[in-house]
Amino acid sequence: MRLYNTRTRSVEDFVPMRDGDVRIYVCGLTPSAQAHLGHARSFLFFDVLRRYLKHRGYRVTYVQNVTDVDDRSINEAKETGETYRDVVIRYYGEFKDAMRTLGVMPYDYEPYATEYIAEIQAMIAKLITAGHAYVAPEGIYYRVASFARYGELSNRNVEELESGARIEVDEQKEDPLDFALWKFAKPGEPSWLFEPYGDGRPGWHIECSAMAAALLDADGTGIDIHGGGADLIFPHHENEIAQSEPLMQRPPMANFWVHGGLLLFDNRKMAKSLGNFEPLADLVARHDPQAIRWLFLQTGYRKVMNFTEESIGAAAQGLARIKSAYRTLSQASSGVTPSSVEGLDARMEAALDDDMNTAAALAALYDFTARAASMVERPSIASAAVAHLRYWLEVLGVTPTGAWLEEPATTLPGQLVSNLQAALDAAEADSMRVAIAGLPPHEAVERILAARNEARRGRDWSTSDRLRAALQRCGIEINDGKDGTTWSYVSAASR
RNA sequence: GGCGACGUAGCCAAGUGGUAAGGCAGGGCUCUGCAAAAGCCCCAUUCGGCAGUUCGAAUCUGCCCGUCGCCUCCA
Repeated sequence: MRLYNTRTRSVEDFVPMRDGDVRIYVCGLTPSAQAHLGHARSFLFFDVLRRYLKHRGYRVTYVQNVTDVDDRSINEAKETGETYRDVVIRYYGEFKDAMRTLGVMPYDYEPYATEYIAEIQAMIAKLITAGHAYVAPEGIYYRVASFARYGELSNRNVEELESGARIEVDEQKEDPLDFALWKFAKPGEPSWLFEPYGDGRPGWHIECSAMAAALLDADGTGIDIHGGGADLIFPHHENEIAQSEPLMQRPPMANFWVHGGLLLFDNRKMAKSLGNFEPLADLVARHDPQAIRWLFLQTGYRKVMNFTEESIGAAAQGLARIKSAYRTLSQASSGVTPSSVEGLDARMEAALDDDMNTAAALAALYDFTARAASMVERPSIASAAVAHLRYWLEVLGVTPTGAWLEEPATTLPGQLVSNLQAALDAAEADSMRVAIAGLPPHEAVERILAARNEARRGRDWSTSDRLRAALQRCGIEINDGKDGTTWSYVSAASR
């Protein structure tokens, strides 16, 4: 397959360094605030990448870290009166719940920075010895001038960076570009012993260098893929390279640097500092998680994408078509599974081999399901079709569930009966209001439908339509079919 | 100021030299008491603008316009 490599700024053939094994390190969350959809987009992409690499037959080892001690979580804790650890546990717990709901596979390793203090310190000591770091009054800093290739990943040159007005001048640093590897303890802040330099905590960046090496690159010859959001290219990944590569046997730190495009909201980057986002947990609760995934699959992973509420509705509609075809094919299936279905596998692989072109992959699925109706005639073909469809949906992480085989949602809210009574009031059907009082929601719906069908049999269309309107006001969509009337509940969120 | 991405139908979006995928919305049809759902069909002579290269350009080059990102914390 081919994959875009930020390091070379080109699409290259992806070949694992070790035969059959792919090692991936993705920079995870710094849980200092609620996660948002932008985080989800990034991690959802890497989830699909993992799944596809597995389809391709590789054994994938996936590491996604948690930067659990950092200025941000410490500051948040000061504001809320918690410990930084409380803050991390709370926000990271919410994040993991959302990831699970979105169908992200468990990570092989999920290292916390504070569990790797020893490795971090060992790395800092080596950097000092090698002349890449120095001790200053408030901390230990990385000497950017000591690393000639600084700026290569992000295509920046040091002079331009230094002339930039945005760099804070700090007297204790040799150079404004130098960054903290270790921050000496201040009162009230978490700290760890570090002889002989002084107690303190790690700076941002060093934890990833240390953990990536500890978990995936013990011999210092590099890993296959290092990833994250595009906003991490500079300075985070640039700094990781500067920290890691001077100590390695054989750079580069990562063969492929892979970055996901950022998510915009209102055409501005989704970020806590801009205040323009809805917490991920809320969005996941309000929408079908599979529709959220589908939405991201529609757009190239490297492209900047603008999120709108409408776009997720459109994605849900599209996914509903796939679900419908899946249901149709499943019902027609003979139970035996022939080996292949023309074209689908080849088209999916061609799309995903091409730098994970998920949008083209979805087009292949739509074209394929458009032929479902004609495949229904042949049960064995339908069996193969549904098996292959299911397989590819799983590769994309949109795994068909039992619910796909049922008519749309039948879980009813508890207050439905009183809603119905209010709606019926508007329909001037007093007797019915009394009749459904105290009934469980399902039975209440059935009771009203029975009355409606009686009216229909008597060709009393106005009563029939009034009852239908009352049901619709409460989210009950009905469908008069040849074999009687079916109904489903459409939740307020998706209506 | 430096670096970079993007601009394709009403909306989203694939496509980076060979004559515009796909989705949503919209329209038509089938079904239906009417609807809804579902299925089928239709829906860009044209790719921000202007020049240029080429037998041929959405795709390459130049200039211009617009939007966004990174350069500070950021997925």
